Amino acid sequence: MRCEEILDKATEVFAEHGYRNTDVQYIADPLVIGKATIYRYFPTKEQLFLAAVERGVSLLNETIGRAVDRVNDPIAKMTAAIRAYLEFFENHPDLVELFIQERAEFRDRPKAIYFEHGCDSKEDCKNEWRSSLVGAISKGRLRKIPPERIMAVTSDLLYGTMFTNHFAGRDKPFEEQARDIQDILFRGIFSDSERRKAKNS
Amino acid sequence: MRCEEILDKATEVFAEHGYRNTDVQYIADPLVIGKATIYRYFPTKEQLFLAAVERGVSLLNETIGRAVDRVNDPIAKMTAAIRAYLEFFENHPDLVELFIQERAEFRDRPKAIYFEHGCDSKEDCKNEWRSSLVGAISKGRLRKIPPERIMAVTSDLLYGTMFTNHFAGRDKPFEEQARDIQDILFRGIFSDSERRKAKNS
Amino acid sequence: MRCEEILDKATEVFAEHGYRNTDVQYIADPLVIGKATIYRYFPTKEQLFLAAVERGVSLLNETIGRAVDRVNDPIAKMTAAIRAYLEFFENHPDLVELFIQERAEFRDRPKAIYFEHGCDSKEDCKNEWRSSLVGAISKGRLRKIPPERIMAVTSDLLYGTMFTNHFAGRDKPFEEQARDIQDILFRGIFSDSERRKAKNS
Amino acid sequence: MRCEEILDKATEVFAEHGYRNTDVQYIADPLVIGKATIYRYFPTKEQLFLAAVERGVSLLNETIGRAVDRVNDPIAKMTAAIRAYLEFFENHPDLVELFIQERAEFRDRPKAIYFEHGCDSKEDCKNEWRSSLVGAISKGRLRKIPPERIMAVTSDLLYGTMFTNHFAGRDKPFEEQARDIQDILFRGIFSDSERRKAKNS
DNA sequence: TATGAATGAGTGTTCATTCAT
DNA sequence: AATGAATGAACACTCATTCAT
Repeated sequence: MRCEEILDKATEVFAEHGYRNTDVQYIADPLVIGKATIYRYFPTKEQLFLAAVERGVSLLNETIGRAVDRVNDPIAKMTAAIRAYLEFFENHPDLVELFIQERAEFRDRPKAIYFEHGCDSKEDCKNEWRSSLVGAISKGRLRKIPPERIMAVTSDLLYGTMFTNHFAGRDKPFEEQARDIQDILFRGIFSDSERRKAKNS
Repeated sequence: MRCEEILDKATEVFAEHGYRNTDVQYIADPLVIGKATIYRYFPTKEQLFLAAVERGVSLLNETIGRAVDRVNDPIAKMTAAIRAYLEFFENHPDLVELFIQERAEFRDRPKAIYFEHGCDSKEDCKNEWRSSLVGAISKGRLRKIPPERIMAVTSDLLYGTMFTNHFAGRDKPFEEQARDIQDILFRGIFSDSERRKAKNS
Repeated sequence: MRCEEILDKATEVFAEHGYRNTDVQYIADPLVIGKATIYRYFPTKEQLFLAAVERGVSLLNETIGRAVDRVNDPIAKMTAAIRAYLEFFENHPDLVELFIQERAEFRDRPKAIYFEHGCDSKEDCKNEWRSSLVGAISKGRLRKIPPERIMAVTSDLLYGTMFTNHFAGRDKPFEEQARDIQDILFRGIFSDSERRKAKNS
Repeated sequence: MRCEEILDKATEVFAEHGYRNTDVQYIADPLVIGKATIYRYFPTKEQLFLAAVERGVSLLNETIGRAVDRVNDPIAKMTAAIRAYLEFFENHPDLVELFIQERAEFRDRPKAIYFEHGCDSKEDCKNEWRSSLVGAISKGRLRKIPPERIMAVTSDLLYGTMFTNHFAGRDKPFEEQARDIQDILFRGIFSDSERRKAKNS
């Protein structure tokens, strides 16, 4: 479909040149269509851009959803999500750029689309994770930590990892990175003895 | 000095309007100087902006340095750094905007100033942390994890937390947030039994 | 007929938005036809517009013609024409707009349609009025003035009145306005004594 | 001064191409200045245009004012005004175009600048003419006609004459045209006998 | 040194017109 | 015949940067 092709190319070109430096013509030319044709599908450059971001976020949600869906074990579920998240952005570096562009240009919007359409803002998505975590805690597999805290720290860690990968030019393969993250996220950095000490304090 | 005043106002105005939407005139006007005067101190708008970012990163480094300097205990040192980092960005939200603007507009630069001038790229800074961590590991206070991994995960977590605070409009006080982060970073989310299981696998 | 409906709507929409601000789509939409359909009847937007103006001028001519046709007395004939003219534009304010739009946009055309198709340019129409006036003069009912002068001044006066009504937002009822005009046009503003003086000079 | 030069050229170019077909560049080029320079003096194309019209109307007012100022005799005063008006527009045909353009493009403005800034809307200007006419009537030089009617009919006649001259491509010298108008306006077209009849009816 | 003034280059958006169906 | 879709050509306005004073 026209619409999808345009969004594909828009994602690519916006990521390459940045929102402000992208003349809509740059998107039209490689598609061999007129600039005005793009304006038939998207009323403004801004809406075209935001549509591209939204589509990216949807794709992210679906990808993680698929990776996690059939997994019942709560820890395996987290593992799967972390891997899927990192893999997704390794495969879609353009989207990282789009996130940045969005925040840079549309400072007035209350929330980034990533947060607005992401799992963070969807009650059912959050509930699923929360109950999964609560189950794991009650089964004695996780420490008694408020599930919200686990979710927030994990989200922040992944978000930060994604951006750092991109901005610092880090290119560790996602599998290894996932393992590093899981190692620390799950077991912490304290030794057993230090941990015992902390528990008692 | 003129130069500092300009950078102050530039930071403020760039953060408010974004790089592209900031007319250099907007910086000159409240300082009651001519636009061309700014060009006497900074040859281009780009360099003015980058100077503002660099100054911000320096300030960050100094702030964290000061917080950490006199602390010898490695774990207390990390705690101090985490708190100082979060407190710094709570006090300097403008800088978060500047980081975003930088990545959005100067996509061609290999590394963000944050990473280029931050501790991540300074060997002595990194060495200090590395030896601190190695010491803690050898004293049995931390698990045997490559110190680079600890440093990377901690950096990413803080970086992600800072951005999320800003973009998702989160406003938890930094002390509480620091405690949450330390809790998980230090002790992990696994229960004792799960942890034991993991160690053996 | 299609053609007439289109001209009706075109007159209305051109008058409302002006020629340049009228998207041909605005005419098609309320008629519930495609924009391209209009182009089947009128080859260009310009020709559509000019056709609408021409139709308006024809209507004006017919209206005045009907008002004047059966009147034989030359002075009553003028009276009838003046009334009919003012009444016509009170009923068709859209047309005044169209006249303006025409002159504004098609500056290169030698003459406005109003003058090209109006009585001023039609020899038989002019001859009719001329002979009517000549008759009145020879019967001693009008002063010995070149009939062309009477026609020109009357035309200009009516033309100016129509525009002023429209542009200055004047809304005197046309009957009253017609009487005012006739009073001065027929009898002049001089008193009898001043008139006598003038005659002798 | 820059401002005046720009208005001069703007008047000329707007009159030649029409408001909509005038690229601001067309005004800048012959002045050998940059387009942006014009925007330093006039914030929008619209305001530039309206400023040109206003200046034209001011010039008209001054010109007529000067022609009429020292004339005390009321009838000579009218004669002078009529001549000055027609002469002015013979010398400034551009302004006629501007009036048309204004009405064509700025349909939403309540009144044309001509009427807003012209004598019609200035109480002192109107009062001066009114008292001049009242004086002439009381001295028995003009018929007992409400001075407003005289003023309205005269204005309309001149306004219509100006437009007709322009739109119909008429090029009678203004002196002759002024005489024709005065002849009819002052003495009417009725013969003495017809006039007497009318008075009695 | 400080700056007001000048401007070239750039871009989002519109719309009359065409054309394939 | 009727039309939805496509588009090239236009144009107002902005702003980083320069330069004469």
